[in-house]
Amino acid sequence: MRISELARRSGVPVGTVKYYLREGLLPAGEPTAATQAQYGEDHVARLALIRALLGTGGLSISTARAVLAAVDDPALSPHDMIGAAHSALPTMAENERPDLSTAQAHLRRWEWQVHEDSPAVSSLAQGLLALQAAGFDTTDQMLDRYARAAHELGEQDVAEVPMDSPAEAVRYVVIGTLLLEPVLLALRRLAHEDVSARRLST
Amino acid sequence: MRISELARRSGVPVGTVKYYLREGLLPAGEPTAATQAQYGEDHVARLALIRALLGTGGLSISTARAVLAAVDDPALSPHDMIGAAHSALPTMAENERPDLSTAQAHLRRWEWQVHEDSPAVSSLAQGLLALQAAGFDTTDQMLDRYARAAHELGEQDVAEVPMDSPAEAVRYVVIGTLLLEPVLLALRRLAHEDVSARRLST
DNA sequence: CATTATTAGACAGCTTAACTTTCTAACTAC
DNA sequence: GTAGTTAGAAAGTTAAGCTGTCTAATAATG
Repeated sequence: MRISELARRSGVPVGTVKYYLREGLLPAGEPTAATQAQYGEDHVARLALIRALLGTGGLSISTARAVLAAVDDPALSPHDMIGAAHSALPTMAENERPDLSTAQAHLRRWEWQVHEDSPAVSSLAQGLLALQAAGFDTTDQMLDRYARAAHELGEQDVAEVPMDSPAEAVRYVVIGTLLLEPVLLALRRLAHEDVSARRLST
Repeated sequence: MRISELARRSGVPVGTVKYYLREGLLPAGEPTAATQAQYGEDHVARLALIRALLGTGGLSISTARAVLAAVDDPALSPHDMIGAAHSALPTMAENERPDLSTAQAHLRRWEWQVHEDSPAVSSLAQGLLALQAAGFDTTDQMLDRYARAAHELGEQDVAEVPMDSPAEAVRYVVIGTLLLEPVLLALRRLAHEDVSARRLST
């Protein structure tokens, strides 16, 4: 199909499709002449993924480019894949250098085997710092609850990664990690509502 | 203190402090003359909260204004407070009107008592839609896991809300809901890392 | 074959958000 | 009295994510 049909099928304006091509998010079509190219079903699917990452996933263009590059990359070992996927994932601005010691102390307490300089450690540190700055006291007990819940989810998540195809595994990890996040947050808010409603009615 | 000291103490540039005053995020100081005003410790604390909401919380100025208005509001019943806090919380763009039926079916399955038109239902629906659009099949079993984890967290969260002071309760709910979200996501990613590392080493 | 529509690629322009700078008239501190 | 500070308003800045315009080439149609 040509670009106008691709745009129609995907619901993305032609100008925006061209923009994604320029930005390297969408692979170029098969050129048939100097001013013509053919696009396929994979382009339609890729556009849906791009919109999901940019919209629901909340990624910037440059982060999405990195994530998609990881998805496209035929990766190495399963563990390396998860690492590569995670390091392509968005985190906070790098110029921020929060104090990692508190976060690392918690991780040691839980005996989690993670790299000390993993980007998620910085995210955790920054999150804890923001809570503190906002005057919200976090007890170890509360963080332990969150860590336990997160670890249970993570265990099942990893168990469900399809290990047969490396490419499929990376795709699963990247999309599952990123796009399940808004779902988890929405569920937590709905759970708050439910618990609060039950307390009121009893 | 005067504005330059407030700026120094909070680490926020004077121009930005003025901007937050203009935008109604920071209450005005006590005016001592036509071109002079006094600020106090509460202004320093408020600035820290504003930066946490805008930075780590990822809120826009206008959403932060709504959230802070909820924090300032001496609210009603505990349940209403949680509702008010949640409706002030950021969600997706309102112009999007995703199909809520799938999300509502899940909520009925879990027998959660939530408003059908709660903003979090739209977020959930949109999240599920994004997963589907990205070609990630979500099983009921997987969503049940996430729902159970979210509900356990939510139960404990609500139990810890200080019910003595309404103002303090709203503040706790708003900040706790918003600023624990990045912490939860960071923990989930670290759990992925840990689980993956353990699988590799055994 | 002639006419009309479409396209790739380059580039400039637009819109919004979050600041940041500049300005003026008033103050304050020494 | 003189140098520095401030409130408030308004204009300017920067970055992200598109969106519109243009040109030469190609395709579709009668």
